[in-house]
Amino acid sequence: MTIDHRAVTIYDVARHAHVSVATVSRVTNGQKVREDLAKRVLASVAILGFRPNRTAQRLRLTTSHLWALIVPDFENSFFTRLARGLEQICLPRNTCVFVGSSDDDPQKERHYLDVAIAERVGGVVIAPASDATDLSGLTEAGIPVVIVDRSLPDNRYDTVLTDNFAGGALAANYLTSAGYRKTVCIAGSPNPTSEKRLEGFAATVNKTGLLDIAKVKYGNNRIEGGYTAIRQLLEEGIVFDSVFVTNNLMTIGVIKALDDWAALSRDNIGFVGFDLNEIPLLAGKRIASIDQNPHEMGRLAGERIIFQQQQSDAAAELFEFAPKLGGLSWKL
Amino acid sequence: MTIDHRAVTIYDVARHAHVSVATVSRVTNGQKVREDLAKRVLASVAILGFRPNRTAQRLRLTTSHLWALIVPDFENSFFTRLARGLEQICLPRNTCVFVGSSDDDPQKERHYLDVAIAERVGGVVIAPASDATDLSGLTEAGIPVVIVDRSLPDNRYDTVLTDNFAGGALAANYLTSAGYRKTVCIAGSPNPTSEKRLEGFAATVNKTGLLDIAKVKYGNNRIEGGYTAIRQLLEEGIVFDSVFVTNNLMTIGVIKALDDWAALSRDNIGFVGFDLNEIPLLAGKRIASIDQNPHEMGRLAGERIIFQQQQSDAAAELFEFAPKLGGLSWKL
DNA sequence: TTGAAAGCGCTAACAG
DNA sequence: CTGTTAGCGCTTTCAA
Repeated sequence: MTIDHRAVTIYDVARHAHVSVATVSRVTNGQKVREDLAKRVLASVAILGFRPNRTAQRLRLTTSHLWALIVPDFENSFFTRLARGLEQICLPRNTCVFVGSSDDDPQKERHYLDVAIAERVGGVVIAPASDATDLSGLTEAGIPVVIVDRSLPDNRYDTVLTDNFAGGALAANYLTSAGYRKTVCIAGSPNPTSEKRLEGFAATVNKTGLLDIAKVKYGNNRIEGGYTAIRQLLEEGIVFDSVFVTNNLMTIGVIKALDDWAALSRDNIGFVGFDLNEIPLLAGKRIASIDQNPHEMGRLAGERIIFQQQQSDAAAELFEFAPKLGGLSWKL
Repeated sequence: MTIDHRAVTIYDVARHAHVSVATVSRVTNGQKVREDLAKRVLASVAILGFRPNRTAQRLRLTTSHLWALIVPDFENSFFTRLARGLEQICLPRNTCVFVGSSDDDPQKERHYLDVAIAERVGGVVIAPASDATDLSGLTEAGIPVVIVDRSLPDNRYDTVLTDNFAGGALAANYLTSAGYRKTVCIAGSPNPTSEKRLEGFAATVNKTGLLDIAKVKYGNNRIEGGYTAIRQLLEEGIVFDSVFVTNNLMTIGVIKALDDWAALSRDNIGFVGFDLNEIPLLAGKRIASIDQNPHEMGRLAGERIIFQQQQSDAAAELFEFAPKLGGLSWKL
């Protein structure tokens, strides 16, 4: 048994309603059409179950209702939250977004970028995997781009960031005023965002002179990254009373590792990480969090895509949000 | 300044390589073409930076490299993990997937389904928001469908599930053998998956006769759902020594609520929920988890989409995974 | 083998 | 205001 799956087209509707395809197109696009004709068209649309084929629309038009979101890790709650913010912009506009997880792998990221270009998406929101991420192909194809979470060296694109330097400073001030004196830092595999956080932290530490940075270690921004990094420090016999971690998942790893390390009680260690408020049950413990607002960042990114669609020669702008200190409720 | 963003087309390549567009098409699609012509085409492709326009391809072909994943909550780690499994199938096939979060709202789900049809996607993987979810539009459009996580009343579609009844039974056995005697259940807003888990739990409880179900309460499958549900039970003065929750995020809410409820120590309560292994730092505490394998489920769903693409009249199959008891490591 | 040309479904000139 | 028609970029018969 073979079923003919050919979908209802604008021609079917035109024939059924005894009008031209142009009229059908006008009606479905909300343009002015004589009352009775519009009625007939609408009726036929309903009867036949016509849905405009977006593929055909996209081929014809310059704008697309499909966007791309490319992030380092779409299992990270920071990015899923950001996706929510983006959705808020997309939903009422009837657009959908395909999401790619680069896993901080430039090649995988390149793949998704190529797909985005091949799909002629209407816009790309991306948290670049590295400084070397090349977005020129998008620009050449006239595709709006917004960078989120991590900036790129040349500020040629709209960028939505948190003030990461300030975030690092916030973290240092927290540890200092909470009475900690010797800290270790776990940073993400080199990327501008992690660097800035580290810089802000170090600058503040230097200024007050009360806190000592025993060591800095790098990890892969995922749970295991934090786990192995702190594990190595412990095995090296480094002594510390607090930990500063530049990302959320690595903080989990750090805490796990300390729970596993019999020689030390986690209760005596101070933790400060980023975006832990998105991690259920973690916020509200003896852990401080430097919180961004990923939902708002996603929203803004979406708005900038729209803006660029309407004004393709707009100058790139940088939007920087202020981070907040949170998650301190438990017996300090 | 206005830039001409017209992308390189197959015609540009044809002209540049002094061949016909058909030849270019054949080369880029790996068909047999005379050696020297192929060389010329490939060179031109590289020089001009030609990338086939997928929109045009899709309009012409019947198959699409864009799929849809529609889930109740794309911030839930169970579904992001499932998305990973799906990605494993899509990546090597050069296909991408747009994801929609229905938020258990039939209308929002309908919207994403309509978008999927309008986009003429190559396949839809969906965890239905309710029994009333209508997938017939997809079938009519000849779009392969795979249902995951929750089944639909009529078994007309490929379905990838965990044996939820067995999962509930596992949970009951755990609580019983851990010595608990009076439990409350927090279930998801009525859906077949939650029901089955509850049924499995109740059936086992009845069989052994050792455990008593004090009350069943329903929540919205998110953190607040669990929080308010257990909160109400506490306020009603229900007494219990353990809690069975049919979903992961609600378990978080339950634990949070108990932490907030001064009159009770969380340490004396036994918890068993689903998929808590995906929740960082939760697994390994005095909490048991009935674990599914969302990654594998996503993979299988993807494979079934491919299968249906190749064999459109294949009979629907049901795939049921066995759940596992996990997360018991901490002082029982 | 290769090329010319039709056509996927839609929108937007253009003509009436 | 409505209809006719070209054409978006691609694949695929069909002829050469």
